Amino acid sequence: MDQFAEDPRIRRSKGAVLAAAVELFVAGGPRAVTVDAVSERSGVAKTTIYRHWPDRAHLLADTYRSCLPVVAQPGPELGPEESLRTVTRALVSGMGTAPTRPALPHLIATPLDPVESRALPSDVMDQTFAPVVAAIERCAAEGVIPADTEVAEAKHQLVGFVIMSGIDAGCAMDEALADRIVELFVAGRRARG
Amino acid sequence: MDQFAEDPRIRRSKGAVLAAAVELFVAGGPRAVTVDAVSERSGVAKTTIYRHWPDRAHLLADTYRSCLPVVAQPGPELGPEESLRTVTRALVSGMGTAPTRPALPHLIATPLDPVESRALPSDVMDQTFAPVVAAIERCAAEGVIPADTEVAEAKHQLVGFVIMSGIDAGCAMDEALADRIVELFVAGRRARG
DNA sequence: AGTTATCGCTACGCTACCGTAGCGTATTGA
DNA sequence: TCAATACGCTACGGTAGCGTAGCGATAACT
Repeated sequence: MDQFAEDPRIRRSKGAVLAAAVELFVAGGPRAVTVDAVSERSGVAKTTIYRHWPDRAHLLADTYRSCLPVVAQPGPELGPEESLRTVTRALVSGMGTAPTRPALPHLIATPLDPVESRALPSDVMDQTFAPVVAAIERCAAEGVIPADTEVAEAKHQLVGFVIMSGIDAGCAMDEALADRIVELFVAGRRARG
Repeated sequence: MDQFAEDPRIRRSKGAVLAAAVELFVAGGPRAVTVDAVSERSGVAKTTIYRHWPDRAHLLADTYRSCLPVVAQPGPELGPEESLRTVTRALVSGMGTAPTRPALPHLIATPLDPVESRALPSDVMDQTFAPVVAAIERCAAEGVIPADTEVAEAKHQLVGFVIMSGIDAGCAMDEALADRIVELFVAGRRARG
């Protein structure tokens, strides 16, 4: 009766619906995720969609979450700088692959749309960046960068670099880029004292 | 007969329409800029709107452009680093004030929406960043940062920092921030060799 | 003063989309 | 095998938005 022993018909329907919704979101943003379009693309009847989601806003919220990258928090066995590098690599990798990358602009704008974000908490994005912030704080605490570093500002610096790279379709989102981003970040902060 | 000797009734109508459209765009993104809503908010009749814009897509395109900040290209009498600082200050200032700042996420997402961007050239945003790119190129050419700097990547770094700061409503977009951004940018690039 | 252009208003037809009801069919799990 | 459940299908009613037509009133130029 729990979600792991769910009726296979339900699992199939939900999966097909979310897959189609993500495709539509990537191609055309939240506005393209209409119940009719999702129904047609997924082959799942509209009435069935409404059996599993109360309304379009909740379907869109699940679609949105399906596009967010998941960045793992590295364990304490890694040093602070290694930790930052690991997290940044994960972020670059997640934001560099589908469905996140093509959806990136929409992922930024959707939570601020009062109509489309009705079923989304206002801090959805923060959760994704939490491991990055934690790594920056460790770097500041353990002397990799100055102890008086403004963490919020440092987050803007690091994450902004990653996001802008991801928005530029011609940019290679690989480990080398992640490492350069971390290196430039740390070098600049250190040089300034 | 030219656009400077335009009928004052036309000027008034266009101005009221665009002002209302920008307000709606800022508050709710492109989706909120409906012809009916603009008509009601501006007090200009819907039929009059269609006398000056062929369709909603063109009205939205003009609204979008009204929200873009204009960054002036500094003259050659400034040194390369001063030039970069001036341009960054202008960018931070422009992106830190209304209507650009509250519209920022929508400004990023709209050009990638195939429906909403129908009357927008794909490189609208590039024009805004062109002076920044030029300043970066001068810094690379005149030895402020390494000559082999990847300009596109450096643009992502600098502009990404500014945009992320602007999206965070709690961040002060002042000259001090602009100067820190430039300093961190240059210091990091220089330290890496 | 008279001509011309602009404006506001009402009323359309059309389309897309939301969310629901009712009914018959097919799959699942006991 | 059999009851329960999920599904697909068709058909709605309702709303929001686009773009147009026709008309009288009003403001601008000459």
